[in-house]
Amino acid sequence: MALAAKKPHSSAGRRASREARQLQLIDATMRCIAKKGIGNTTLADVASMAGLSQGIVNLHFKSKDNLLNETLLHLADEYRAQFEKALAKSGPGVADKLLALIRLDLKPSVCNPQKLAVWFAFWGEVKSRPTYRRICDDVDRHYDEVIQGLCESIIADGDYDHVTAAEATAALTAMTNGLWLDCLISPQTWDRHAALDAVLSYLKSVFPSHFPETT
Amino acid sequence: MALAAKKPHSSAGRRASREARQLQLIDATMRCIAKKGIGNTTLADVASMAGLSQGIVNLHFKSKDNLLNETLLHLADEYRAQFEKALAKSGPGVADKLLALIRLDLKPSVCNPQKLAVWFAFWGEVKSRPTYRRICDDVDRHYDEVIQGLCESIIADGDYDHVTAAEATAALTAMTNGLWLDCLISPQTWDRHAALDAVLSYLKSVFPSHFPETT
DNA sequence: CAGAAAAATGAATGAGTATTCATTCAAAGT
DNA sequence: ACTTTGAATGAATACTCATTCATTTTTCTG
Repeated sequence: MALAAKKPHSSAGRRASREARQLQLIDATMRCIAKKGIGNTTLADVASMAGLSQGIVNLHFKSKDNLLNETLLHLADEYRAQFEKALAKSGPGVADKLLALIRLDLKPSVCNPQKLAVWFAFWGEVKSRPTYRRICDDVDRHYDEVIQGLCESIIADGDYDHVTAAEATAALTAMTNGLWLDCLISPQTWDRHAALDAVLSYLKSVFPSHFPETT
Repeated sequence: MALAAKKPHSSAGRRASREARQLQLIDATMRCIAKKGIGNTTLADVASMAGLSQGIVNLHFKSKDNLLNETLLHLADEYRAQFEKALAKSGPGVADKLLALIRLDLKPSVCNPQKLAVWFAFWGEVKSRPTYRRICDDVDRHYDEVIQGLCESIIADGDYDHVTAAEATAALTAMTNGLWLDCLISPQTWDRHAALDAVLSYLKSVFPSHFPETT
């Protein structure tokens, strides 16, 4: 009976490091939010999703509010990390970098109904929760700064004069966010390639020499 | 004392028609959702926001779930009505119509933090509530059909061959939805004109002869 | 291995909330 | 004026859920 005893609960075993346990709980929280909505997610749901007991969330996070804050923070950090990684791994050109960031936003690891449901759940409460707004605002601001920097380089480089960097940035960030909504609302009919093509149609049109027809 | 007796409660007086009362409650619901988030809105909040008593919501809507469904339905119907009106009142040209619809999406009556908070609140629960998804899907589908029809006409009319109607439609609908997110998250810095310019920069770029520089 | 420390449990608590319903009240009909 | 009608009230009910904490279990340390 003692041989290779299976852990009674989840894969994490009874004793996990504090950090691992918290990640496990945050992950369970996101799954619950996607499944039941943020308003109907209870601490009992989260604990049960994590395969742990009632009081576990308050033990590790002190309160439900705090758990939700940390969950959003984790989501934002995770996105930020993927963002930096995509930039680092992209080709050297400015257009390469811009394309890499847009591809990232449409990648399954970022753009899937489960994860988007969590983002939208928090966005829906931004107006009533200053903490959520601050976190979302930070992510957005950073995103905008980087994209705008890239657009400025591209515009300077290509002598484009029909569009400003601010306009292109607003259009691009809006487009990716809007495509997320489509993916969330109509996951069955949503088409990842068509979404990318839509953004590319914009890029080819405004920055023709950086994004030639033959993509 | 009897002269022009002020109604004890809200502007609607004690006896209002069933429909008026329901509208009043739906309006109160949207205000509560914007103020406290959908998850923290209680029936007592709604009743108090409407200036009525505890049991009033269940009297008129039978349940909280039903109230929320009807609220989303009302929001969708209201949007649809403004959509048709904008189409009807626009100039005769296809480009006029397209522009009118985009202007509508950025108009204060549609695009303000209060109303957007309500839309996002429901979007955040789309994944867990099939009814919400159905309603949002219907709105989106209709929007897409109309926009795509307009884009097809414009493309045929202008002999554009660098973009398909599907791409342009996806880009445009995504853009307006994405601009809404910016307006919700950063209402202080958000700029209505800049948002419109961003969309126009796209239109001028892909459909140059229909949307000339001098707009 | 004994004892201490840390982690986890899960039953109990109590605050909050949706829902019900007996009663009150204003208007319309007779 | 009297009665009827049904909208509206708000106190009472039943239930859910975040939070607490005494107890148990596991790991660590000397």
